[in-house]
Amino acid sequence: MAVTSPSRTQEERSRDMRALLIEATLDCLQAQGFHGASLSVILDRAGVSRGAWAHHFSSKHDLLAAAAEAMMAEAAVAARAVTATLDGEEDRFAALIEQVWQRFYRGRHRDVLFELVVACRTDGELAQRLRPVFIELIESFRGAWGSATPDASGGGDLLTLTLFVLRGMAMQEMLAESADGQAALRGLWTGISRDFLQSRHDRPLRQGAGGPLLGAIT
Amino acid sequence: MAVTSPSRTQEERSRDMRALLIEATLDCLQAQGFHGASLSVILDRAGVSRGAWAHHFSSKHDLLAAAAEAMMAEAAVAARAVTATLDGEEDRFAALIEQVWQRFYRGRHRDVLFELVVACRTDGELAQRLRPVFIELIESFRGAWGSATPDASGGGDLLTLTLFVLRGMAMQEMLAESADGQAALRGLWTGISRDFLQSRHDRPLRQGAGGPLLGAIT
DNA sequence: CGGCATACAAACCAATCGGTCGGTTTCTTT
DNA sequence: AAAGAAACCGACCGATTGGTTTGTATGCCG
Repeated sequence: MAVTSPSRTQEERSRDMRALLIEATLDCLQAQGFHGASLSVILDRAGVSRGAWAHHFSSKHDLLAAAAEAMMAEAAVAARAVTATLDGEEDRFAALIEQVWQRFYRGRHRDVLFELVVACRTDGELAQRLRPVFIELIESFRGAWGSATPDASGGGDLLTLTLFVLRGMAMQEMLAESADGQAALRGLWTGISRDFLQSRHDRPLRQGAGGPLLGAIT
Repeated sequence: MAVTSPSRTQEERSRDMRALLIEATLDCLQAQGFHGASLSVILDRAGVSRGAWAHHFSSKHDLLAAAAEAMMAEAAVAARAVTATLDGEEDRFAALIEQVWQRFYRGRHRDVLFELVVACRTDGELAQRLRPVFIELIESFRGAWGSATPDASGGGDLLTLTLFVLRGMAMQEMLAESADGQAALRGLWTGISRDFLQSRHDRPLRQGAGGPLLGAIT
């Protein structure tokens, strides 16, 4: 018999353990919130010891930040994939909004995202570390939006407004889930924004909306 | 000389102490966030002892809930006062949105509100206790909205959408304050929504927006 | 095979958490 | 004035926090 072949490489073990801890962290953030996601709870859920965590992360803060980065990075990938799914849709505009809603403003991603945003407000260090991934996700949205609304002009602001609406809608659902999941209001918004895009060519808007606009974050 | 007259009545002292603790709690929620607002920090800011807190509140949870209720109740009063300030405004619609933004989606109220909403997600007890005050504030908004958009039909959904936009906008500002405080995008939204209200009489919306709509919360 | 670094476990630690308790001051009541 | 209740203080408590350390098993490499 040959030398005992390692069942799993060290690199594999390391990678898997990190992923396991990160996943448990995200689950805890959803289930218990930021203040309830203590190290003990996270490790208990992951089913590993304190030493495992200490070996792979320098602090609890580090674990949280890594988990946040992982979730956001994965989200950015998914956001870029959305564009492809729009092919064949008769109403690319409505389909895009619906997809973004379903994937990014519901479930664990939404729950954890809100925890993170609120945490970032009082934790400059975390905010600074997460800024790149926030921006990356938004840029991915912008790309998908551009492919769904071919006419170049003015779409940027409308995307920002759309994300505002989805966020406010998500906040609403967090407090009290509605029966239809706010589908009716999303339909209303889709109609309003499309009408606006349509009529925008002909007549100017009553109230000026000039001025520099900064990109939305998440 | 008469018997030593008390400088302050017991009822006064009690009321003031409660208010002092509540105020300190709200300040801490803004400055340190939910997870950072420990009892020690709050009491230190208020400048009172642990015993004072214990005498007036049954638990930390109780203090937090009381502080939240106080802030929301005060906000509801302010929301009802907004209607009056609209008199004399040439553009009541835009003025209302601006007032709501300035008073309820900026500063301490916004910061604490987001902390509370996120906390409520994982704290059913708190959520249940705060639900009435959330609803009360929204109802106050609805009253003001009705007075700014006299034509009865359909305004309700548009108010909800407007609150969604303001929330999403507030979330944006929490992460990264913009130079103009999102004034341009508010202007854009004001124009879009007014156009929609205007054109709503003539032609129907492309995509149906029927179905029962639940009232927005906060 | 053997020396070694990595991966992980579990006991341990000081600090802080929310909460309690005996004691003192301040108002109220008779 | 005296007795009693309410307001308030500050020391104290057990539980839990994030973090460390010591020990062991396992994959890596000469």
